[in-house]
Amino acid sequence: MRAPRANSREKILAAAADVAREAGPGSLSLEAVASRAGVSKGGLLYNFPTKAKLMQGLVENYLRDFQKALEARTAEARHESALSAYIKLSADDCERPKPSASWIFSAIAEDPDFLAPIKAFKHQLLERLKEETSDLGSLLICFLAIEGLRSMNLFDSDVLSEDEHKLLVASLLKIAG
Amino acid sequence: MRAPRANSREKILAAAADVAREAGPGSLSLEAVASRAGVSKGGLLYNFPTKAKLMQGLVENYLRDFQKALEARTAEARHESALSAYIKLSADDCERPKPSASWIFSAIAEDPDFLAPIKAFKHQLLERLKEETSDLGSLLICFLAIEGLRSMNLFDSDVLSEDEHKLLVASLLKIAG
DNA sequence: CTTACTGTACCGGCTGGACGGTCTTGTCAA
DNA sequence: TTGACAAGACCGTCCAGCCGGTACAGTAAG
Repeated sequence: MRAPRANSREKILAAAADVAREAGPGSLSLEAVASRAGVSKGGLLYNFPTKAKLMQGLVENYLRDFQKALEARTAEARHESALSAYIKLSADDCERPKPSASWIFSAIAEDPDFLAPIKAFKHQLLERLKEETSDLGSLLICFLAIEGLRSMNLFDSDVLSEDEHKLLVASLLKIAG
Repeated sequence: MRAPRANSREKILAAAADVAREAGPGSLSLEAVASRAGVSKGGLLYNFPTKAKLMQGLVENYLRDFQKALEARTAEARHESALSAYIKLSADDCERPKPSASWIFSAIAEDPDFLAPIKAFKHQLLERLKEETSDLGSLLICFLAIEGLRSMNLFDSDVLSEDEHKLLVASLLKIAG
């Protein structure tokens, strides 16, 4: 009665994100993830020989998806700036009230250095956006405001109403030009 | 060799913040905090009968300090808006590269609900700022950009250079009017 | 075709250690 | 005497990582 489809890796990664979101970042144990993924602990450890490797996999997966989504957005609308695409992507990401990435807190608790790739990615993204604009001040405001939006979503903070969210996005797009 | 008359409570709170910052949020154990505070475990548990109470104390302390600082800023410069005061306060808070509040991650791992008072505070602050301005769009941008700045500081992300930081603050103050 | 061998993917019990919380005993100042 | 701790042994629980299996796929000799 072995599972025919092998790709346990992705199932495990998804399960880890689910557990962190639903049971809280403090409850992300290997057993919980394995159980959620329909895999034994041994099977989990086979795919990710250590918890740190699992966290690393989570980060890499996240970054890969993010980059893919960003490329798709910028490609599908050539007439607008990359900054606008980034704003819209982030607005969509943050619209639904899914923290969706609270596993990040588990990773930080494990070791803050796990965020290094994310920081590097953000830095690289900002550099790329800088090349496209002449108004650095406006770019920084937009970039940081999006960062704020993402952090609110991450912390599951619904400080903004839906109308305010839309107004914010519209205002940002106006500034971005 | 007892401490003469030092309020252990504050020492413990400060020690907890220190441990989380230096050893990482995942290493914030009662023993580590007690040792750092120069207090025995028994003494710690006398002041904070449970780890949850300690986290709660951390949050309350943080909020109290924040409100005090904000009131001081707004009071000392009556001719400028509360939003400007908030921007300047946050800029100063985030300038020095001190995460200073990574204990927040420990609190989240313990129980995400510990952030509820912080969310309420933020919401209340935004409401107060809304009453002062006519341009809601600009306010939201400033508020979120500051949130972004604070999250960068929290995650110990130095994506922005010092010059960019200054430019951002100047641009925000211009928008804030 | 069959037997024997090899590697892959996974199972699940176990252990050693860390941690939160309790409890007891002691100390010293007011 | 009491209140505010110090000191730390102890307990129960949780959890990461380890290890000895197991099921199956391929493969290749006989």
